[in-house]
Amino acid sequence: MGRKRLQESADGRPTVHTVAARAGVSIASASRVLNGVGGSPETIRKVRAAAAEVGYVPNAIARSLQSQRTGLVALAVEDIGNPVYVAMMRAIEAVVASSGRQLVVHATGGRIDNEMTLLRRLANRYVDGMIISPIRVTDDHLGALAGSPVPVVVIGQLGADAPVDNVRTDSRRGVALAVDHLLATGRRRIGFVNGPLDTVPGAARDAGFRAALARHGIHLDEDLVEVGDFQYAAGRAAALRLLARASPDALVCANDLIAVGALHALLAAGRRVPEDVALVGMDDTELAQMMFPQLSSVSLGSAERGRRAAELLLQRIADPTLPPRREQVPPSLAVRASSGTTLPAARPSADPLDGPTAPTPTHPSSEGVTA
Amino acid sequence: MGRKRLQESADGRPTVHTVAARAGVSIASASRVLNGVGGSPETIRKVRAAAAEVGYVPNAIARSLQSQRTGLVALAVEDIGNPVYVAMMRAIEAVVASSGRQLVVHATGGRIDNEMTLLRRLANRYVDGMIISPIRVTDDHLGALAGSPVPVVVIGQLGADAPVDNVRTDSRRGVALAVDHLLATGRRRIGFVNGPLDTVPGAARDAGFRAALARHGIHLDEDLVEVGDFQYAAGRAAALRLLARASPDALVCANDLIAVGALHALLAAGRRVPEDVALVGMDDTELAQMMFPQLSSVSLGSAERGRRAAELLLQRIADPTLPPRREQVPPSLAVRASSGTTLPAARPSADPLDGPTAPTPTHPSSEGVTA
DNA sequence: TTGTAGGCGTTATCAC
DNA sequence: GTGATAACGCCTACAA
Repeated sequence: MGRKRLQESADGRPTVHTVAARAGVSIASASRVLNGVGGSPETIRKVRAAAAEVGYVPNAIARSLQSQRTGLVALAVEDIGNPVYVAMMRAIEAVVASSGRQLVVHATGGRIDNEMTLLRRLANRYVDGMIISPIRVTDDHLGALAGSPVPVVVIGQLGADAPVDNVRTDSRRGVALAVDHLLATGRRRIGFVNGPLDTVPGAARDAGFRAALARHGIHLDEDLVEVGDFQYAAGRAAALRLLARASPDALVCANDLIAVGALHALLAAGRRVPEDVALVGMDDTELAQMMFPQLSSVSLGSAERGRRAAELLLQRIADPTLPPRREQVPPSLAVRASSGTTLPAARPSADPLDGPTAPTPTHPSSEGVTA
Repeated sequence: MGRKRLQESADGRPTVHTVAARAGVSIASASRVLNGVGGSPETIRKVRAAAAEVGYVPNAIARSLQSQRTGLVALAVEDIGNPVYVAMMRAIEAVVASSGRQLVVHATGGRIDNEMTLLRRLANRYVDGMIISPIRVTDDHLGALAGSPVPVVVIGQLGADAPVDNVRTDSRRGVALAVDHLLATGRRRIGFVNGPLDTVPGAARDAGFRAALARHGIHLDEDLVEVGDFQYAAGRAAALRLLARASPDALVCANDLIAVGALHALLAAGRRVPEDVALVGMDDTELAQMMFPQLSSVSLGSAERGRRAAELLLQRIADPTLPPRREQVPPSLAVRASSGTTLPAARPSADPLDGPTAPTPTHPSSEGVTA
């Protein structure tokens, strides 16, 4: 049953009751003053004084129970070590914080069961909403997303008719940008180091690569294609395998982590970049510009996608009856030193090798593995 | 006053009342069964069935109000883009998750006011505890830390008598390891690229550098010392400034981000690494091994510090009366290609310069900017 | 303006 | 084992 109502909380800290008693008013009055609604000048003075004296701080949990909102927003991504997600996270954080909320970050490791667990946990209302960027999507996913009791926004490709707020890019076109650029600068044997084909981005990029070559009437030598996962080590290993059996004059990598791994493999193998092999990554993360030579990379607008996803989420939290929306962020290519040379005859004149040329990305930051 | 108690929550979702009514038992019985304590076989069956039928999921907030704990733990670091914090975060996450809790990550930007705000917000009980890794410490800080209403563990150097759980390393000794190594391999003009001197790690590393040289009786040419902040761009710029006015044969950098920036500057300036200039970073993050050449780096045990901090925090949450504890994680040096050559006459015989020599770090992963 | 009295959804205590 | 019922700390109709 519990003791009769005391004036302080279980752990001895002041509550509205403490303040009210000290100020000699009812808890209702105290609460009103504390929330800045109503109260006579005298009451306000007394309550404020009392609150200050006892060091009153409202209990967020009790407030949440009453208001039915926690002020927390969740973000679920595969790998917080991937700079592309750091960029996304920062953009989301900025929007979320401006609404007075906080971000809870989850790393799923790309595992569907982890994501399903998170989705299920949403039902207990520990957050007001969630942004999730799955790299694999199943029917279970779609079911859980559509039936979620709290607002969810998905960053990444989703079935065309999924009734879920969704922000995507077109990574197929992104790969095409890279291929077109390399062909335009004289490369002919373009290799591709991809992530797993059973992931949404992996499949899309594979399709994009093949379509781009086909569009140019170029036959694809399968020896020039390698698959690993979206990590540095896998990219390095995959590039080594590829180099062992083929002689590419350019490499497109499915994300920057892979590209950095490939760069390491190339340099360790004594290949010059870009003279011998040009290199283009994807996501245009901070990492790309840290390398030497700096990496050309396809921006998939990860920061922008994060920003928009956060905005969609906040809107839906404010009005859950909104119809599902879908937004698309176009890819763009940042050309840097790793591919900044035209093969046959280099023309360094009007085309400084350092710094982006082509459609300069709006943000100097990073981009996504998604889509 | 509000409507009489209904059977479902405000937003139409099932509550214990819904389940109880459906099962034809009291909410007390329903709650008991739901929590797996007590209940006759028949009652258990009915309640479980009812819960399943209506899709009951307990409300985390209500539960928190009752239990006085949120199941959330906060981590406040300067910059989530720094791989050292990613490593720390992962280690902390693992421990925290194993206790059934979740991690809320805050980026403070190293700004004291942000940290103070977080510390103050702790009073409203939105998390059960917090791990903070401040790079600047003020008296206000210490006051807030000591007087915190919820458990706090600090990663990083703190005044010797601060009554706060604390996990630290010895970055002074860490710098000494780097300097000793470089001197042992024949380097004589060792430069130092540091972070801000008004930060705890910045000050400690500066002192460590000077002390190490002094110990070897070497006069420090101030032209060989540069300061920026703990970021890539600053490191690159600082290294460029340093190169413009001095000719180091080795560079020690206060963290890996700076070291990567310095590497870029060196290579862009046409210096060979390690032949012309050896390079050693600090924190031993993933980044160090991604570079070409791979970077030697002083491990400050960031993952280990994170793990220990999390354990201390969980212990204190379980028993707030524990006396303040202090733990120390020793630094170690991982020697890699960027410093793996003895200058005057290479002697690969009994002292293999490639691959980690010194105390090999247990984890292949990353480490900290702190201390 | 002010105070009274629920109620947010849960758990726990206490009698039966 | 079970069922009322009182909290957890806060907010807010409603009545005064």
